[in-house]
Parts: sequence; structure tokens; C-alpha cells
Amino acid sequence: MTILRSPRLAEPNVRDIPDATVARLPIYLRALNALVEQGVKSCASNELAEQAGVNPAKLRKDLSYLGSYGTRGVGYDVEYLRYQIAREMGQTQDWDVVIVGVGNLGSALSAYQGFSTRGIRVAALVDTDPERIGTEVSGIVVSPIDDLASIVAEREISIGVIATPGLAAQSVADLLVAAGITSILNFAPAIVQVPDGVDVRKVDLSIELQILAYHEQRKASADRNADKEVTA
Amino acid sequence: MTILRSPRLAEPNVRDIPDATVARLPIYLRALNALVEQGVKSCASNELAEQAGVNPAKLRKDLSYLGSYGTRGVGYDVEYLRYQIAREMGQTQDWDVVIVGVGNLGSALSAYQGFSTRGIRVAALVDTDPERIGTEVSGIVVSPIDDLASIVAEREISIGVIATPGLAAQSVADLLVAAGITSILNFAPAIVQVPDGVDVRKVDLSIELQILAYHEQRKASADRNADKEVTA
DNA sequence: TCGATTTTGTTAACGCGTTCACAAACTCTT
DNA sequence: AAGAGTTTGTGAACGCGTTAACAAAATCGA
Repeated sequence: MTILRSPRLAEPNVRDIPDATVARLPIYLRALNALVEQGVKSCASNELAEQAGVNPAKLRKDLSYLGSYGTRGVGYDVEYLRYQIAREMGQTQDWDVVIVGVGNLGSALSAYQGFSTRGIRVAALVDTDPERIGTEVSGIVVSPIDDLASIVAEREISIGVIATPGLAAQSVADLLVAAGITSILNFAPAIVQVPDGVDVRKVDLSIELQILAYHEQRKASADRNADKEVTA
Repeated sequence: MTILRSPRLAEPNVRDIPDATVARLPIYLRALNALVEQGVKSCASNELAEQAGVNPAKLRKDLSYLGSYGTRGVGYDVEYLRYQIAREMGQTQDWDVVIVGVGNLGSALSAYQGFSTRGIRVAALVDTDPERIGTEVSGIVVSPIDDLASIVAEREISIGVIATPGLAAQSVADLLVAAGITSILNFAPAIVQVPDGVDVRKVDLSIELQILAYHEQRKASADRNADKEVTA
């Protein structure tokens, strides 16, 4: 007989929102922020959906997982809806992140303006290169990787970003997990293995371009076939 | 009566590969490259799947869309399979890309080492800022955005990367499309609208972190509930 | 040569996500 | 007050992607 974890209780407060919806909520949030800046008070699902680049039905279904925050026949109160989504996404607080690897990409990330307005704060930079340690990047002093655990503990950081070469990725992930990090955003071109309970998301720049190249190739061969057809 | 496009012919050469599979093929390719470098000649779906971080059944199903390149009871010939995937992905040729926006992110992208080995070549850099135009970044001279159309035409570029602030994204996308670009990778925090026939993929750095923050928040509230349960 | 073993390729079931379509609920006009 | 017009929220159908399970096909040893 094995010891089982206590079964998850029914938790009415913590609704289960589909992953696909969670991935779109920040897009809606951005659109709503734009509307607030434009002074728009109210807004229908059609308009918001167009701004976000999604089907109106999808938008409404997504929002329905959060609750019933619209008014039939009217639409959504922009400010109110924005607050509800922000709350659901945990943006009522700021989230500190630590970036490991202060090369070109790490530097670009630490300088990225878009984070601050979305509840993300780059709290620490870490590297192994003695040349970089102690230098200041975007107003933050680069710390040695040996200090990772103490930095994470002291500043209560739970999110780490891997911006190193692919070869270093797994060992960096291990260090992050050991330091107490439970969410990792991995920019390195490598798959990292982590224990249960740790989330990993992967952004791979060259893979995105390779996918586009694949579709380009298909377009090109489709054109060739169309030519053949016309010529025939 | 409307004029319809000629219906797509049955094209046995151009099999229809699911999007989800296309997105994973580059991962397999990377794993296979690593195996080749290690001198591994043959490899079973289990091992390859583990390297790629996917279910073995999923790997085999993905590969089955390309054809039947394995040997039952044996596994896959690493070199041969690598070639087949590379061919399918269009990596037998190099794809030139133009990057618009040479800020922190654009510079990081143009310096990115991972592209060249994956059939991607950064062929041109473009910006609007007079301060940047004419300067050299990663060995490439930054051109004014007015030259975009001629650069794209002359070098037969079909893929463009948007690495500008969000506000400029739509107008840059319009310029790219006007210049003849048919695939766009958009790093700007904005949804861009493009005509049919143009592919757009979006990479949003802060959205990825917001998704992680959401899951962190849920972990935290789950912990609180667990505490309550124990205390009760 | 034949049976045991391994591993692929594929079919079928399942689950998640998307989309349609419509009832419910609100506003506005008369 | 009632009907016409809007727009949300959601049930149900559909399609895509994932996974399990197994037959087919190869190797290996006796």
C-alpha cells in the first residue's frame, strides 16, 4: 500500500481555469489597459475580441470562467473587468524575478520596459562570468551565482529566468530549484527536467523561426504546383 | 456568384502535418543533432522522446506523419532521421530574415548564436532611429526603414521579425507586408493584423511571466488552504 | 527454422479547446 | 408597460491533439 496525498478538496474560491484561457487573459488585460488609457468606459465583447485578435465567443467563454462580470445588452465595464482579470492573474501584487545569465538576451530582458506595468519586477541578475559580476546592468548589480540561494530566500523570489547558453541550462535549473524557485521561464535552447511542483515554460527563438520557415516552404511548393497546373 | 480559388489538388508529396507536430519537429531535430555529436548511430523512440521531453507515443505519432523512417525492433537511424526532419522543415536551405528594430531585443536577436545552425540567417537590420542607422550591430550595418522594400526584394527575404515597441508594431507589420514579407515573428507587445496568406507568430515575454505568476499565486493559495486544513 | 523479444507504426478512445447558436437579461423607444 | 433591439453567458456539437494499446515487422538465440 502506498501513501497517497490528501485528495484536493472542493475549493469554490479557486476555480479551475483552463490553461488556454490563462494564456489569453494577459492579452485581454493589455487590450483593456489600452481602452482605459483612451478613456473608454464600456465595451462589448465584439470590440474587445477584435483588439485581442480572438473570436468573440472565445472571449466570452474565457471571461465566463472568471465569473459573470458583464451586463447583457450592454457589455463590460472596462475598469471593473480589468481589475477582475488582474486580480485573477495575481497582478494585485508585484512578482520579483531573478534572471540567470546576463549575456545579450539577459541584458535585453532586464532592460525590457514592458514588465513593470504588468506586475513583473526584475529583482536580481546572476551570472558565472567574473567579468560580469559586479557590473551594473539596467541599474542592477550582477551577483555571482553562488549567492543565488540567499538572494532568492531573502527577497522571496519564486520565479527564475534562464538566459544562458543551452549547455548550462540544466545545471542552472537545478540550482534554481535548489534555491527554492518554483517557476522557471527557459530561454535556453534545451529541455530542462525539474521535479514535480515546479512549472517550466519555454521560449525558443529559433524554433519560432523554424516553424515560419516550414510554412514558407509549403507556400513556395504550393506556388510551384499552381504554376504547373496553369502551365499544363 | 463569387469567384472561387481553384480547389487545392490532392498533393501526395505535400502531406498535411498537424501544427502541433510541426512545432515539435525542431525539438526532435535538436535532440538528434546532440546525438550525432555524441556519435550515437541508432536510437529508440523512448530515448529520443525523453531527450525531447515528450511522451514516446507522441514522438512516434509525430514521426509517422513524415513517413516510416524507423525499423521495428531496432529504432531510428539518427543521421537518416535527422536528414528527413530537416528536409521536411525546409532546412536544406538557409532562410534569410530581416529584423526591424535594433533596440536591446533586436540587438540580442542579431547576436544570437543559435540561428545559424538551424538554417536561419539574419540578413538585414532595419530601424527608424537616425542614431542607429549606419551603425554596425553584430557585423551588420543598420539600414533605414525606407530601404526595407528594396532589401527584401533584392535578397529574396520572406521572413521578418518585429522587435520594436508595441506602438510601432502594426505600422511595421504593414510595411513588411507591403515589402513582400509573408511570415512575421512578432516580439512587440501588440496584436498585429495582416492579410490572408501572411503568417504571424507572436512571442510575448511578459505574458509568459504573467502565466507563471498566475500559477505561483495558485500554489500559494493552495498552500494556505492546506494550512487551514491541518490547523482545523 | 522457429519461438522469444524488441520496437515501430497505427487504430481507437479520450479529453481539451473552439465555435455555434440561443435563451436570458438588460436598455431603449413608444 | 410592452415590445423591439442588444449583448451576455452557456449548453452542445465539433474538431484537433494526446495517449494507450496492440498488431506488424524486425532481430536474436537455440
